[in-house]
Amino acid sequence: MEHSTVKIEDVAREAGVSAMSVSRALRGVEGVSEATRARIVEIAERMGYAPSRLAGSLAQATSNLVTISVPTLFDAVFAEIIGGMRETLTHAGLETMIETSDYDPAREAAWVERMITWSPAAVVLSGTDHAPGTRALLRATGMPVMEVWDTAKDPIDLCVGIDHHVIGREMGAHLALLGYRNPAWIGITAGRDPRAEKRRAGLADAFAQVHARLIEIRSDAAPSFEAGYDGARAALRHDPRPDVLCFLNDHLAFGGMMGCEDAGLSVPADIGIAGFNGLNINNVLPRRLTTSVTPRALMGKTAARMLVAAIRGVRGETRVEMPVRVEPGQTTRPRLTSDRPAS
Amino acid sequence: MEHSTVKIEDVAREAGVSAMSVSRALRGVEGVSEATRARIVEIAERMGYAPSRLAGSLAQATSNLVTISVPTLFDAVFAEIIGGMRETLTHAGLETMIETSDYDPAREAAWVERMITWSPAAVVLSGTDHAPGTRALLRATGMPVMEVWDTAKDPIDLCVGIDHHVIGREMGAHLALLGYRNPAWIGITAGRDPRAEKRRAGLADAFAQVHARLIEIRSDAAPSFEAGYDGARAALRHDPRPDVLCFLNDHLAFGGMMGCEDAGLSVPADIGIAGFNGLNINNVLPRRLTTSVTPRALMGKTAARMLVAAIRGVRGETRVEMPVRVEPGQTTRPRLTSDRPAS
DNA sequence: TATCTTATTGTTATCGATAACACTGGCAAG
DNA sequence: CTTGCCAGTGTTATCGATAACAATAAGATA
Repeated sequence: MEHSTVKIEDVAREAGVSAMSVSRALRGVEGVSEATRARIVEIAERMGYAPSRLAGSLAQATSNLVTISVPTLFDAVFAEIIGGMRETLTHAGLETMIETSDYDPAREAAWVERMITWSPAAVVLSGTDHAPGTRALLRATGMPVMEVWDTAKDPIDLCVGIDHHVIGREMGAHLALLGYRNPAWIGITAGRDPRAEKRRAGLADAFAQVHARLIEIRSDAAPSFEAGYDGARAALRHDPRPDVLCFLNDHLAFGGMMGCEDAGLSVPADIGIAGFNGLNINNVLPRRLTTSVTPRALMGKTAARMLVAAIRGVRGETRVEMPVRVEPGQTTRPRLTSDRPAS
Repeated sequence: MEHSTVKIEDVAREAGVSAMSVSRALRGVEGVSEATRARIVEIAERMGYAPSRLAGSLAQATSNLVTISVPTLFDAVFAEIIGGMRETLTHAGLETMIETSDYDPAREAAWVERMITWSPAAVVLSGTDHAPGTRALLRATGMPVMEVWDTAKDPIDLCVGIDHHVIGREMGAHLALLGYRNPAWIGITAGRDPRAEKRRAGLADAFAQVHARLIEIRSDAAPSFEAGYDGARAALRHDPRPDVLCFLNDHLAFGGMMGCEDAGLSVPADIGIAGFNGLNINNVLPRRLTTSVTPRALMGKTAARMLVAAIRGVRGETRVEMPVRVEPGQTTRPRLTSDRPAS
């Protein structure tokens, strides 16, 4: 009770000590005898004292706040990364503040400027592509910075992610090996999602090895089931008709599969479908999507652990690249030569 | 550049005025001539000055922070509510801090206590069921409090939501009218999601009107596609076999539909399926789910508008109840008497 | 001309904590 | 018996802003 009004001096007066002793006792810092500490803690608790973060952070010139920027919360991937981070961070007594940039580097940059005024303990960004200036600004502050979900040879500071280009290439190689030769990529407007573009480039590289060209279909819509559906319908109008559709992620892939079936095609007999991420919708589908499984929660957890260490001044590894595996499902299958339309 | 080090006195010195004038000028507060203000603003911008939120909030005893608690970010519903709020809040210069309580009132309560130490401008909670004490604590602080997603006759302060009991009843009435008489509810462990329990109670009420009893299947798992799948399989083992399955939400419903089909039943011929929320997966399904469409984004936007007004001291309406409509799909259909198993 | 406004600007105190330093008294070493 | 050290505690200054009040100058009023 009386939470909002009890301040450190009230506790000090009640305990018959100075404010400083209370501060030391509650933070578990050296400089108070165990007897006094116990008494102070008991009194503070009884009075319902909660230290003002504002005052504390101002005095210490740093807070217990970790600010996190993700493109969107509508994509389960980012929710899972955040979920993975949050447990570890909360456990370490850190609070999190989440921003959504809607895939806009300018918004991310503006947010970084605002957010710095809270003196956070650390900053987390999604991906490794940022507006010019963001990088320099963060480096200048000297606080721990974590980039998740993508990798960079030269991260701002710390980095935990996966190599999207390699993932795309591996999926492409897998599909090429199955015999697909008319692949299509279905994503969203170029430039909005740099990671997706890297995967697409990897796919294109792999198909180029077998002299196949990846056609590209992009929607202006948000990445969603509908975008996949519409994208698939658009792809089917292409001549020659693609023999495999590679989607931005599993949700688009599912939408796309529905689109193909609505168009009278059967999967995988008439056309192959490949997704990305291994989202949990896949666990209930009668035909599992061929996809790449990414360790989102683990990525978050690893990132959080590294951050906590960095905040405490321990510098270890700065760059972690996580493994991803192609998981063949029932939406693709070996292509017989006779299946292949003449090129 | 030099962001982190420029403080208000530096700007004041550069402009040849006092710190107070700079403060006034930048906040757009009365008390500086237009000429000086323009000059100060220009200089502050040039120097890259960003006021410390910590110091500012401490001095003003309130911040530009709106703290939001939701059960989870894995459910698109909450992501959409947050999305709807955020635009309006950001536009009003308010920052948001999001917490996930994992449907645990104790965690929510602990968070409220911590969060208050940041002197937020307002607090947003999900639902109207809270731990004892949370309500009193928030009322005592006097800050604007918004409860979203559910309604209460006597909210803590402000409230924007839907009446889950009524929604359940309307869906139940709709299904009863179609002739269903052996309904099953498939959700998660009782008590975890109070809103879902209200809908279930509403369903049960409506079916009771036609002397039908609602059986209940609950999973310990998180609300997900898989929980729906497993729940459906469990429901099908029930004797007499249910003729319609009512799910916690559309994602469970989709999983459940897959479960039914895996079990050799066809929807809606052999069994009906009803979901909740009108999630966007529904837009790509060959058979649209029968569901209740809820205005999540609008709810968020409305809540945010009311909050901004309250923060600025304008008190208007305090309680808004939003309309919800039952949207018949292709997963239910009129039941002929002959379809009905003898009771 | 003397006085009163009013607009503009500056000064000082304060928000609630913590850092840095100063002070005690008791005990061990010489 | 004195000195020195150290653990335990208090005092003062500071973090970076803003509220409250004080001061100034220019124009309005009588």
